[in-house]
Amino acid sequence: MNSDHTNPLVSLVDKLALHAPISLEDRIALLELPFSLRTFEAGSFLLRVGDRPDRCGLLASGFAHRHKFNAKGQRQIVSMLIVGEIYNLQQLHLPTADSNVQAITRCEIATISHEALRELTTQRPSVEHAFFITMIVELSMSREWMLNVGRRDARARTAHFLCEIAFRLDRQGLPPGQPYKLPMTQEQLGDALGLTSVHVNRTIRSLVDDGLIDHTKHNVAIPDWDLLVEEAGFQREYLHMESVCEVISA
Amino acid sequence: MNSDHTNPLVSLVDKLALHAPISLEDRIALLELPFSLRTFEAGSFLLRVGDRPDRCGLLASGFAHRHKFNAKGQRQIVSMLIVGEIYNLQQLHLPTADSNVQAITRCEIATISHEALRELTTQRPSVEHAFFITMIVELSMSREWMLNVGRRDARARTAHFLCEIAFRLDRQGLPPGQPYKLPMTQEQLGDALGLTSVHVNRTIRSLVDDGLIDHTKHNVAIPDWDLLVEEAGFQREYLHMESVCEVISA
DNA sequence: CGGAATGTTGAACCGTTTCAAACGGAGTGG
DNA sequence: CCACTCCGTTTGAAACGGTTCAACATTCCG
Repeated sequence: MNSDHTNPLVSLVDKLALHAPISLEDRIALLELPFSLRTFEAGSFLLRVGDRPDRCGLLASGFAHRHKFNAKGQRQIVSMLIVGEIYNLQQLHLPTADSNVQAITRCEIATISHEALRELTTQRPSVEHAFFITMIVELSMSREWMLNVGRRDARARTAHFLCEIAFRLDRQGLPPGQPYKLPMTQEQLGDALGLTSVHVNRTIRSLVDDGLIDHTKHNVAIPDWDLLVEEAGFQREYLHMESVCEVISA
Repeated sequence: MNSDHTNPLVSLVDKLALHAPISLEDRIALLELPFSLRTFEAGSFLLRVGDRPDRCGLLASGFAHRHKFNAKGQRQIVSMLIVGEIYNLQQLHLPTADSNVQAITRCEIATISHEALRELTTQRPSVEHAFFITMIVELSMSREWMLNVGRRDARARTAHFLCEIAFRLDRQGLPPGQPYKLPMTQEQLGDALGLTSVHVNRTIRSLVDDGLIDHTKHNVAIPDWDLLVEEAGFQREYLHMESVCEVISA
């Protein structure tokens, strides 16, 4: 399903269909969008503060993150980007980017011209609607992220992050808790969690020691999903996955 | 301009026009939306996690905040709501609310039925577009909030919060830095900043002692705007106010 | 006026940071 | 194949920022 030769727009459609009703015609129209593929090396910037791109970028493979810097040059990662996600939809509407997007691993990006997207969304309000909902879900995830950074201690914070990623990755009907690859350095984890890399190290170690996770070589395994969820205080509702079922059953 | 007898929809239109092009017809259509007014006392909830409202709420007067709780019952305020802002637009698209909205002061709320709003946005894509942009700006503010909580020390964090509020309040062309009323307790401030009320107290005190702000009786005055901005590392771009000018000049 | 909520202050405590040093693995060049 | 370097991980010890607890002062509000 994620083979290298698949049209990357398929993953976008899947992602959109997760939250919004997408008709067959919508799907076809989306899949017919013209795009061009480009590869970015790990560490390279997909978008920078102040950029005014004229194309949207769709993550076709790899991991990326969105971040900002404070005045002292310290970084805060504000969201993770996973396959199938568009990372600069908002520049369709507001000219300048307010944050950076950077590749964690090598990333394949399908870029789509704003023009083509505008044409599609004006002709198909349901697609614009779907993009709207995507944005709402992103906002909801941001709120949970704020709670995470502001009001959870290092252990719960780290556990929660790992739960979220696990949950967002396992979307083909697999139960969460499957092992997954998380190609982030401890420094990047620290920047996502508002901690130092040193403390991330100690925290992960303590989670491992307590048997809550396995973590070797950028692989995360979760021996007992419920236990980690408990430690994290993770409540999946903020990801708004359940709305899919409603839409489907409707 | 903010008199008690003004149609509260005027402030909504002003807010929307700040970021998106709103035609005269759009304005008229918006102002003709049927609404009903309701008053909420300070401390009461305008929206709760899990609610499935069938009406949108527009803050016609007062202050409110949006917050979440962690598993231990600690609160994190994730955004501030100011006059003219709609606080549950997203329930138009996703059924259940993911956070609480609570009145800080007594609030007048104009509620508008989802039905009426849906009708308006389907007939007027430019209005839906404007709502979309509102959401994008909110997302941008959330990102800055994450940076604030995650990567700024108590002084800069508090200063930044005060800068943001000052900037968001002074929108009728006044330069920022005008004195303003901020009817929040130190506990609420702490929950917004991810600090304890005790430490908020000490931090505000130190800002006052250093002459960066005046703060008496819930009134905030900023003797030297540039100084506070410097302390906060405040950069206004994330509020996306400058796009107004572009739209206007276009 | 009285009681509750909020603000203020001090002292002890603790979670996280800082600094520093050592270790391991991957990649490179000789 | 080894030596070397670079980068990320691991660990320890000390320092610091923010929390906790507790007591008291002040303001708000009925």
